[in-house]
Amino acid sequence: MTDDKAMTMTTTTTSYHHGNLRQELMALAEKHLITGGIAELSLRALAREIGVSQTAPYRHFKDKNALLAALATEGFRRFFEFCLPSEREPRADISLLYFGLGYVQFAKTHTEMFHLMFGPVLQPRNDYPELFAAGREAIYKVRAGVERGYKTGVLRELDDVASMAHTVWAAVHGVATLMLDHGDTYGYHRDLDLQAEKSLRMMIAGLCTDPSEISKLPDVLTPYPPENA
Amino acid sequence: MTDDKAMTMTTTTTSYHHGNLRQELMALAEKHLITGGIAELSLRALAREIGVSQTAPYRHFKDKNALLAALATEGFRRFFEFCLPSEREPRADISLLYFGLGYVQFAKTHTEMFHLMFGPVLQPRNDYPELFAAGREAIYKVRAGVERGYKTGVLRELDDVASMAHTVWAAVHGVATLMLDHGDTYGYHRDLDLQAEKSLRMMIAGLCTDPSEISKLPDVLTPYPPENA
DNA sequence: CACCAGATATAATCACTGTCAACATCGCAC
DNA sequence: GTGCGATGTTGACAGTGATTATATCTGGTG
Repeated sequence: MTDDKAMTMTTTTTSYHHGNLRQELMALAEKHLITGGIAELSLRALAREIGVSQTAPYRHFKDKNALLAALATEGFRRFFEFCLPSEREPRADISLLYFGLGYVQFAKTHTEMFHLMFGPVLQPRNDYPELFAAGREAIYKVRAGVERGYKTGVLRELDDVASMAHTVWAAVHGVATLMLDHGDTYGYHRDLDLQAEKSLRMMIAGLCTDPSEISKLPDVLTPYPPENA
Repeated sequence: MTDDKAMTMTTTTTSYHHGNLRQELMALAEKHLITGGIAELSLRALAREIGVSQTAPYRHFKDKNALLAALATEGFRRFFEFCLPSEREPRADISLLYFGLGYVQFAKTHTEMFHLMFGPVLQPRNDYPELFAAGREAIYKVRAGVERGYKTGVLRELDDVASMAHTVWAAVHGVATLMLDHGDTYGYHRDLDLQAEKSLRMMIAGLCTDPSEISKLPDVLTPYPPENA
């Protein structure tokens, strides 16, 4: 263990100082988040599994919530990447629909992360500036989409951009959270994915100047863009 | 302490058997829920405060979640009472709007209870049959409203009743949860109550055959009915 | 009236958790 | 080289949910 210090390898050196603990904590925490949910995520368990003392994490995170906040912030980064392609769609109304589909898809494939990012665990947001900023970035993205819709005349100008953006976000957010938190209330008799898509279409079409544009799309939509660039 | 046994009084008798522990637990739990949130609710603290041993609650609730589930079920009862008046509105479209307003108002005034009822804490719902039933009852109420809207021709028949009901619920639920969980993302610069109302109006109007009916209503709506019967 | 079964509460304990204060070790800049 | 700041450790405190075995009370039965 002479000079393998700054190398970003996953092999754990047995030196006193771990050297890469923060990142390893985050990585393992996400793994635990996925498998066991927020509730079952324990700092001590992480430390134990990594092989450091139970208080070592506190050198890198003020407390448990700070770790969760860092995790959620990273989650937003991926979320944006996930939903970004929808912005490439030329029509602003359809772009918003694809954004919604991405949003729902993200919620479904990253359930626990979604709860962490959008749920009431980390509150007030002001306590976590980076997380707060990430949330605001999400708003701005929707606003940009709405603005584009106004300028191109495909969205009905029912209110100012900010209000309309809030409405769009609420619609999308409602579909996603309802699917996660009340999916089993429907008893799995319905195809929730399809239902989510239908609900998104109905609501967004209701805000468009020409709703028929949205019904023109195929019945089951794939993420945008389909595959290639 | 001879014969004050079955009386439903709040005075705590110092007998070995408390006699009314279950109800007192629920009542105190709700108080703690309101003040400290779900996370800070502890069975031991409840027992301590009531003056019984820390394992006494387990005679009445299998575990902590069972208590929370009972609490949430009771919450649904109140929720229905809270939103029921909206059903008296003659026009089905406006009735749905008022339902949404009640929903949001309930979320705002019973924040923690709302999180418990609609959030991801108690899952899967199948584990709590009464809670599950309460959730389904909520669906049925929305469906009834949509059906009425179809029959009276005020709602656009964009899809079958069940799908449309899901869409309406998603819209309303989105507005409510966004307000609770992301209210401070907006930095309190906006009047969230007014914004919620606007969003509800936009979305529900978009599902109506005659959206103008909803814009006819005054700008700031009071719960339905205003006061008298 | 005696008595027992079942409901209810207790005591003692286990296995966890987050967090803090005091101490140990390491590496880098001076 | 040395010392200081960053990093990791030890040990402990206070709190939690939950289980097991035990104690106490109550109401109905003979």
